[in-house]
Amino acid sequence: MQATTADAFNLLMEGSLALAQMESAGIRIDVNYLDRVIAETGERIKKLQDELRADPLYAKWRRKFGDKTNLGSREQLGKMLFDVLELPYRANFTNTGRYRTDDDVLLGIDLPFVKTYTQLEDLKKLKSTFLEGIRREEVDGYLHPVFNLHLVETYRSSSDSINFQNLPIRDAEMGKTVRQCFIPRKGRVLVEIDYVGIEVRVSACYNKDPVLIEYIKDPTKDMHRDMAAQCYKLEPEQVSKQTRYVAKNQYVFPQFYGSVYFQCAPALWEAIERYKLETADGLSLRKHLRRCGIKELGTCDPKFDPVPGTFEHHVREVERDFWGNRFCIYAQWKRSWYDRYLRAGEFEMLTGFRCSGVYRRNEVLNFAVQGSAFHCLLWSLIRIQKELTKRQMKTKLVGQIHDSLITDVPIIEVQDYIRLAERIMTRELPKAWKWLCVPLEIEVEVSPSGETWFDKVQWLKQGGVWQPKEQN
DNA sequence: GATATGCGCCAC
DNA sequence: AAACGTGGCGCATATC
Repeated sequence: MQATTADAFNLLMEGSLALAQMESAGIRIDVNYLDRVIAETGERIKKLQDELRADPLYAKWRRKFGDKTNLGSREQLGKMLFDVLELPYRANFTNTGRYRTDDDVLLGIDLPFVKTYTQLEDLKKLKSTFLEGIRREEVDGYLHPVFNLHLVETYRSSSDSINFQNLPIRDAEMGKTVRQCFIPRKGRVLVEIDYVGIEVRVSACYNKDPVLIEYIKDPTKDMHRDMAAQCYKLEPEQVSKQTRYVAKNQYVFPQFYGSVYFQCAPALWEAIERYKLETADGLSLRKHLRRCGIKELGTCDPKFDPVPGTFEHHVREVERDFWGNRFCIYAQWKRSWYDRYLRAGEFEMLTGFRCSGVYRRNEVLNFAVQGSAFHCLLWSLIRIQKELTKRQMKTKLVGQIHDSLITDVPIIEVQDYIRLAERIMTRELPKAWKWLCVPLEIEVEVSPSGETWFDKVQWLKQGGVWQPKEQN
């Protein structure tokens, strides 16, 4: 056991007990639906496999691999596409020298066979990992996923049997299919409460960057919108929801995690086509950038200096402004935090956890933020659990996903529960942890009575009462 | 046949 | 000098 503070130790001890209660309670599963959707997905998989076997490429595949033919082998797929068909291959190779056959590579291939292949792979993942995983672990209509506090280097949590923390949500179809398995107990609803932007907020507590703090505090300001505008040379008002999403996930968060311009630039560039990003007037951002004098991506090879007029060169300018000007105090913190680690050989989180040993630069910069952000959720979870017991409420904690808490709440307790959680999460925690120098916010989602986790809708507090947002 | 590793992909 | 942080899981393949 690593030396650490008593506060940190106690958080893990109490956290273990609270999580054990959560595991014991479990989350209710709609087993009839689950069995039905497993069968349906199996049928769809069979159909797609038949389609592939009817394709001329499959005959060639058989000729090359004979009895060893396996549609599930991506190694074989790579050889068929790039050796047999001799399609152009631009990506790098895997560590074992094989053709890479991930989504990025396959999306660039315009063959019906490949389209069907990726659909098939998606369905297989859906069925085997998620649906059959849930079916395997379900006991008497309930699932009891395990939540660990002793496995993650950053003192975050992890989950297994099944992993409750990576259930699909971004892919709308997959998210719907899986999340419809999860239902509240009779006479109850599922309530999910998230901390909004907790990692960015905790990061600000470490680096104290005034610009970052202003973005957090001022609801009219929007960091992701501003960065989208800068990356794609738009006015902030011209930034679509989709373009903002891309800037957030391909620029801002990667930069915060320690990425650099020559990695961000290709991602931002490819995203234009993939997400069909446009100006407010419906002009492709590729064409828009061309009008601004940016015609090509550039090599994005750190061995060569970016050529002026390339997108790569532009993104380097954006990056220089990002760290040298916009978030210069954050950048200063990164330097001093890392220097201190190099001298001391260890660093300590604001929550008292000490990390001692050999770490890479990005690990030193990210672990503390990531860990402490989760500890905000864990502290709240413990307090909520205690308060529910004390008040003899019937609400049960059933799951936790790093910055969110899922509960199974009797309809009569909904208002009480949300008020209680809001008080603990946004008011009591900052009182207990003085280092929290920015406000904390939550987002509340509730599944309508009799419906599933998928059906959750956002709730807002209006006139002191929590209710669905739609009623605005 | 059991176990280890690589790849790919799901989440935050 | 380094270069996107943390996990779990299924399948294919490699190894003993």
